Amino acid sequence: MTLISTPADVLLTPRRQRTRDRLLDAAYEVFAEQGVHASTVEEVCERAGFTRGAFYSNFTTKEELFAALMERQHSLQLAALALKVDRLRPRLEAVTGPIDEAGLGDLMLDFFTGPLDDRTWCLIDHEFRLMSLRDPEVAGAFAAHEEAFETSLLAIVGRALDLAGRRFVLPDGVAVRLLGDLYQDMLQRAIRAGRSLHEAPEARDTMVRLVLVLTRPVAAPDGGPARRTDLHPAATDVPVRADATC
Amino acid sequence: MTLISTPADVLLTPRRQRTRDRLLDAAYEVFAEQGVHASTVEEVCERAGFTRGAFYSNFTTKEELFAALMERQHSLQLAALALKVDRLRPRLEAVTGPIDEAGLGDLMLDFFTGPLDDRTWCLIDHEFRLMSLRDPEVAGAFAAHEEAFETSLLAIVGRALDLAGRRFVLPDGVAVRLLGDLYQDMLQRAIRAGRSLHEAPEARDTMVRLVLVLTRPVAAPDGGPARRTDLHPAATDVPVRADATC
DNA sequence: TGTATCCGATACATCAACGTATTCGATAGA
DNA sequence: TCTATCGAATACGTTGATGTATCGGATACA
Repeated sequence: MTLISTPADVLLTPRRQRTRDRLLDAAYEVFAEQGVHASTVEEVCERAGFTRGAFYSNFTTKEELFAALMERQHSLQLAALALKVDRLRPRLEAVTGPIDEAGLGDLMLDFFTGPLDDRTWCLIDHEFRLMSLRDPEVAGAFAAHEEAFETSLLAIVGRALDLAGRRFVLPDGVAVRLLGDLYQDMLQRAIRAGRSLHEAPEARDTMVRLVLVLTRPVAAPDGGPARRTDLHPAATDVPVRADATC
Repeated sequence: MTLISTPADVLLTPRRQRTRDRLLDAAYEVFAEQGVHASTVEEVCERAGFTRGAFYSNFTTKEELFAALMERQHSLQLAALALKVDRLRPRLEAVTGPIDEAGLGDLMLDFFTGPLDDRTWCLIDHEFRLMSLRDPEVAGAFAAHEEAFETSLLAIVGRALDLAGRRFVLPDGVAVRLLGDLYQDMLQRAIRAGRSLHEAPEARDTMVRLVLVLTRPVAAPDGGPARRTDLHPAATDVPVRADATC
């Protein structure tokens, strides 16, 4: 499978761009519902409101469509994560109270939650992972995105932990992976059970407990007890630590 | 998809049983290589040394073949795990020295390692998980096996930990899941990198570190230090860290 | 308003996998 | 040894997805 992208989505007439986008939207749904292999070009086109003619004048194969789709979704995911960081920064920097564990759990779940519907994304991502186990080229694309995502994630998780006065007791990469693995695990269980992960309050608790187990309080520079920060503005006034973890 | 098994593999003439087995063996390979959907009944038969006629007189659909395959593999997996328990019991009960961390890591990796080739099994299992996210019936079969496996695993891991004088700091089910998730994660990375997980020494170390983080020493009943057991009879007497967790 | 170009629709030829109906051969039992 | 039955092979019809070659209409520009 070729996962090399078309040079850019630029240089396309608006009409063409719109057609491509609608095909990608449809592919996102159809691929998630039926799996890439079981999906047919015809059904994607139908869903998008086109015939196969439109498809073949925009893509050459179903695999190329899938590659374009993954690139788009990965970009969206990274953009969404960056947006979270921006939105979170003032909140993180403003608060000074003790850490609120429920808030930390929500935060962690939020970090791993994608910009789109969880279930749909999980299905597509799972299939992408599967392909990456068979095809070295896909493995490369997978690893590239995984690394980009992990880097971004590490930055924001690190900042949150820092403000919470905690530090990972395992290498950062390993710890973040474990959190991600737990998220995936819980998400898949929820999907199998036909529920949404965010309806399950125990998911947040489990996430918090893992965060606590994977971290330890950072000793304050003056030798006193570690400072604690609240992620919820309504807390007490114990000050925030200033140094960065990770 | 129907995952209800044929009542039993009993009541089959030896000839029939043999062709079924050969078809299942072939399916195991072909499905892993190409994915279930991309695989064709013809190719499975070819690989097994039969024509499609043999297939259709033993199975009705490719899905039924897959269901039978998963049942067989799950049985093998559970049997292999039980065998490990039996093999390990005398070793676990005989030793009294301090726990050897490297041995613990090997043990944990061994627990999660299936009876067959890691890579092949990982591919099949991954696809089975994917199906379980779409089809409630598959989800049921998946959950059933997962529960059986987790129960067996918990028993043996619990015993090993007990002899090591340690106890999970999270609910057992969650802790075992985390270990499994980490194993899966590392295995998939190894496959993508084209290596075997067991060539990677850091995998063992990472596993040990997670075990240590997820557990704490159990205080001995008499108030003395926790009982320490060595899983390697020939190991040294270097004591174990007692303060691994948060 | 006329015309050229772009892009999606249509129609068709091809192919691969499927499932069934039937045949053929081997094996077991009389 | 003969025969009946079981199980795999063979052959054929059907279906559905694919890709291409061509057509038609909308849009932009003179």
